[in-house]
Amino acid sequence: MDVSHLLEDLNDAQREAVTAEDGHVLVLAGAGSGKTRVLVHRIAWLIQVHHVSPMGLLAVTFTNKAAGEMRARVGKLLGLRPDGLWIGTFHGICHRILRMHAADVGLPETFQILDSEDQYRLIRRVIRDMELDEGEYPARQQQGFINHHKDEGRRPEHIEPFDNPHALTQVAIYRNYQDYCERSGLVDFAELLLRTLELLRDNPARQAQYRDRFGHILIDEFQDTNKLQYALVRIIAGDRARLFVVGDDDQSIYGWRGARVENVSDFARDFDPTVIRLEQNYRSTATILEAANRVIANNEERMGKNLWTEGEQGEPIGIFSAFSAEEEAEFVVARIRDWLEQGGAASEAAVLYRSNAQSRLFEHQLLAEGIPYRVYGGQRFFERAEIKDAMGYLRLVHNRDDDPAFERVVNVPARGIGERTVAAIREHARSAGTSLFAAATAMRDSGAFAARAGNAVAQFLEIINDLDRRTRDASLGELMSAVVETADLARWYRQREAPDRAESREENLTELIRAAETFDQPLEDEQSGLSPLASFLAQAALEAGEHQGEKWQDCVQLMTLHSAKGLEFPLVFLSGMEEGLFPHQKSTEEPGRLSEERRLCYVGMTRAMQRLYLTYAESRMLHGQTSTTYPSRFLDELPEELTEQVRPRAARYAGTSFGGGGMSQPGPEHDFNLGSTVSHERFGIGTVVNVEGSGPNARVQINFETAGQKWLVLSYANLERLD
DNA sequence: AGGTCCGCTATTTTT
DNA sequence: TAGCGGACCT
Repeated sequence: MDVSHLLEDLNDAQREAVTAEDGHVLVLAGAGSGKTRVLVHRIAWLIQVHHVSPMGLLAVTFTNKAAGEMRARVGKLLGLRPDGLWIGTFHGICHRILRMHAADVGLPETFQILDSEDQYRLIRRVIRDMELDEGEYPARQQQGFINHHKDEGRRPEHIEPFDNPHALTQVAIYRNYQDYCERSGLVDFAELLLRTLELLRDNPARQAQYRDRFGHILIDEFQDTNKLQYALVRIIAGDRARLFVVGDDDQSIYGWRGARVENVSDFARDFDPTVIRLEQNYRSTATILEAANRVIANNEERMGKNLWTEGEQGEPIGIFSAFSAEEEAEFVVARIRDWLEQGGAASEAAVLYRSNAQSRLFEHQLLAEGIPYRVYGGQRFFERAEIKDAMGYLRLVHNRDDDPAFERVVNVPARGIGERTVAAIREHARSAGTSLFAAATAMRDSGAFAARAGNAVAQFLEIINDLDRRTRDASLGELMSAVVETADLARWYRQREAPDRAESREENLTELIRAAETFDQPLEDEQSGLSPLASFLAQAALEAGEHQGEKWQDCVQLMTLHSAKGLEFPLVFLSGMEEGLFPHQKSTEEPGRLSEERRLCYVGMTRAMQRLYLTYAESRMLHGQTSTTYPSRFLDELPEELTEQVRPRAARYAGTSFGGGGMSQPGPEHDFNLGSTVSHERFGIGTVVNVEGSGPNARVQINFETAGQKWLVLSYANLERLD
């Protein structure tokens, strides 16, 4: 078989990684060095050259998106869908294992995955049931406590006994929460991994089964793995599997949520792998890479890596100092406008920032200029309140014992089941040792409710039972549609929320029905005997999904530095380069956290392909208060010869101290009026529909015959008047 | 039971 | 400045 296509486009280091014989491999893959490529080709190489069965391969990624991409690329390279190949996130893979061996780990077949919100609510419930002071034990904090310990593989009994009563109570909350989950068949995200770890550790048959199966384990983004994930890798691998680990210690930016960069060096120590560095970069100009290298060089304890390129030097990195955050946004948007006028696409431009709150000013400015944009992050589809409400009904239809679902929807829409009534149901459930639904049913049957509450509860129970009865043989789409209609959520939102808000919720519910109708059950789920409904519920929890509207329009991309990881854009702005904001105040005290901020800066810079700007403001409103800010220390770490002050400080002071030069004088009036017909080199012929400003800032909006409506700055656009 | 108002807090996010 | 949660009022 001809396998040259697996190697021909690879550089030496990439090829070495793809073809490595024997032993383990650690690929230190710099930004833009083609690591996904290496992983994909490695998988194809193993299958086609070493004739490894796809069944014997396990590939682990960090996000579902990455998993999907890798699956698609492997399929494309092999020219077929590799059946039996496991590609997924740690959570997805563990979920699959637990579904197959639910009985082995003491879980019911119908176990339900708790997403973070479900978990939060349940923990709050537990704290209230324990009659603790919620000020002293905030549910958020307890959630952090529990997840932190689980991520380190610790059960309540593994936590060192403290003489500190506060810590003891925290452990008690953890234990009670866990007991609740056990009784109700609920599994949170960390539990998926921990439970799987325990299964493979304590059950010799299962351990042997998976160790025999997976001869090769490939892991992406290893610098983002936590302690539990590393332990899991070691358990599955045993001493037979060959590990192929890809990571970049310089791009570790999730330490704050338990990721251990040290896993990379630990792996090098524990498994003695062949270490291969991918340092040739195919993304950025030499200028950008040199600057990024210089910044990251200020970190200690690196494994060491220097990105280089065969490409051109490129333009200097623009540094802009704005008076205010507003002016910063104006500058950025003006540069984006230039980009567009020079023929660039909006989607090629990305504005990156440290915290989400910063997006507002950019949005405002882009909106004012009529440039389309898209803000990343924010609420994901399956996390929206209306979706979770509808899914709550669905979950109860699937499994009456799903208490979090019961709590969520028992009085949504309001049907007169108040806190007192629910408390009575909880109490009954606790003493009888049943679920809330069962307790409510028993109380209805024994007439334990007052008349009004009783009717309301009976009505609710009937809605669920009736939905189940009516839809036994229905498709998932029909069931979903019946749920949305019967629960009548749309009316509820319309009645108590702003019309546009309600409308958007309604649209989302319609979208949810469509998602159910078009749901394509994964083959493996079907094989492990899951119903489509169970699959759908699991997927909703496991992949909350982008599902955001206006998918692939040509939009300027606004996102945090964190969400930019893995992406690339020709034109990039790193905004808010200010002490206290970036590096963030909370990260400046400890050196370890500062290093992570610096890595974040490195990640941000290396997103840029052609043009990079770093901008900051000298004053900014934060938490409703305007304060003076100072340039980020990271700016000082850039080599001066690679940067260019876009508007040097001196010029600004000159402008004011000399009483303003000609700059602020109104320029000569232009002769473009509303209705003028004009011609543009690239956009063709159009009509002026709007005129704004004067002098060098004058802008006109033109309705082009073919290119649509655009705002153009006259001093750049080079318009010709035709009439 | 349910709606309104006030006060507190305030990175980063995937599963 | 804005969003969320709890206390308070109807």
